Amino acid sequence: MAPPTHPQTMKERILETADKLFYLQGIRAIGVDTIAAEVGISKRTLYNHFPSKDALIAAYLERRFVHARPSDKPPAEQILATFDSLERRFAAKDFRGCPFVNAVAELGPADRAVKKIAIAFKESRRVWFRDRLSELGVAEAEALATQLVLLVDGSIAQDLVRDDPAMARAAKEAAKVLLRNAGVDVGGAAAVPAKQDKRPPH
Amino acid sequence: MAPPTHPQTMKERILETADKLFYLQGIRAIGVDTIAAEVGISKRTLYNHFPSKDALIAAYLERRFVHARPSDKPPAEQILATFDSLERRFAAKDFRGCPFVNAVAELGPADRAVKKIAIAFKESRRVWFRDRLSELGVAEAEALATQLVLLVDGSIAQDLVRDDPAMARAAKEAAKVLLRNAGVDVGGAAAVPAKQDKRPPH
DNA sequence: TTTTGGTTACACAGACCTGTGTACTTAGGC
DNA sequence: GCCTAAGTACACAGGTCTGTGTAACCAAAA
Repeated sequence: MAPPTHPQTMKERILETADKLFYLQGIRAIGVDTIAAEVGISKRTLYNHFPSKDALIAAYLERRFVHARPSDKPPAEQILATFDSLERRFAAKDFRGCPFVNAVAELGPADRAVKKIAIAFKESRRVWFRDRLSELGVAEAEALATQLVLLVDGSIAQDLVRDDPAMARAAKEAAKVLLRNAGVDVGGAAAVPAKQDKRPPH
Repeated sequence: MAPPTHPQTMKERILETADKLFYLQGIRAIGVDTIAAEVGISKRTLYNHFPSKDALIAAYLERRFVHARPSDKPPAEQILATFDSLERRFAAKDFRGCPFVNAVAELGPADRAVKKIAIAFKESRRVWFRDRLSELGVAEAEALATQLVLLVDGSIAQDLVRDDPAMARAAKEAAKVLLRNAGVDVGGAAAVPAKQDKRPPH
């Protein structure tokens, strides 16, 4: 039973293949037969591990929902590094947008399960930004976190249609301006000198 | 021959229905039978006006590609008004993201025709921003236009999954900061007073 | 050796899809 | 009244999809 040729579990092998095909070609474009064939198993086996294609789709999205690892770098650096990593992913030829946004776009508004996990993912990223900003002592961390998230998703959408990694750099530059405006030192030019953010004792 | 009950041409009636169904429920989710039934015509008639579903999809996207009307309002106002109109569209219950991004996400990277028109649309919007910024005398109009486009697409993507019109307001606030940073007067707080932008004679 | 659990091969039901073929109707232009 | 153009009704070919049913197989455990 222990598969000598494959160290991973069967479920994981299926998911790995489903991930590749769903993400690169689209959920609706890929049938379960295609996935089973690519894994090298029978369709029956696939259905023994996942009760339906919907369940497989859900598992695919859950698996894509990887939480950010904690880092000991300065928060401002972490925030900006997000955009660098984005640019690297854009440059890779196997990047095809945000799997959650794509799933919602493909499956339509009726699919509540998919929408739910997509919302959870987007919110988790916004919260991550917010927490880094709070560490930096930014007053309006909530609002700024939302704005940063817009830049991330905007560059992803733009790269999806234009295949232009420069979108990530543009987003980073915009993020720097927003951070500077909130009083965060992001290197390069000096930070905006308060005016209303560093709040003089009133 | 002149249809007394319908002032529009048959082609336009088909396109109108296709637009509604494709946009709200997805291109892959809607079959030509559904469209014909909704228009109240036979499938044969539909195929007499469009040679294939692909042609209908192309026509649908072309029809969505509406160019911005010229306006005599100040450019800065025009730019910010973009985000107000976005917020209004988010609030409407029949908003479901950007049809071009959705089409690329749904149809996959292989569909060159769809991707081509999506790219053209995105570029046309970037150019529109750039031209307004040039009118304002902004030096780095190209770069700033790209950043504004990121905010637009980011808020659209976010609203698609979260159904939150506040995303448009967040984008507008971020846009104001970026514009102010570029020396554009957008009302409210004073523009960033130089320090590194108005470059003191060095 | 026998049992057992996961797997395979393969057929198939039932649904839906795109696109075509065909014969019939309808209504205006001449 | 007749012709033509457009539309209708409807069947159907040929494909894809999800999901199930069934019998055989194989390897390890008992």
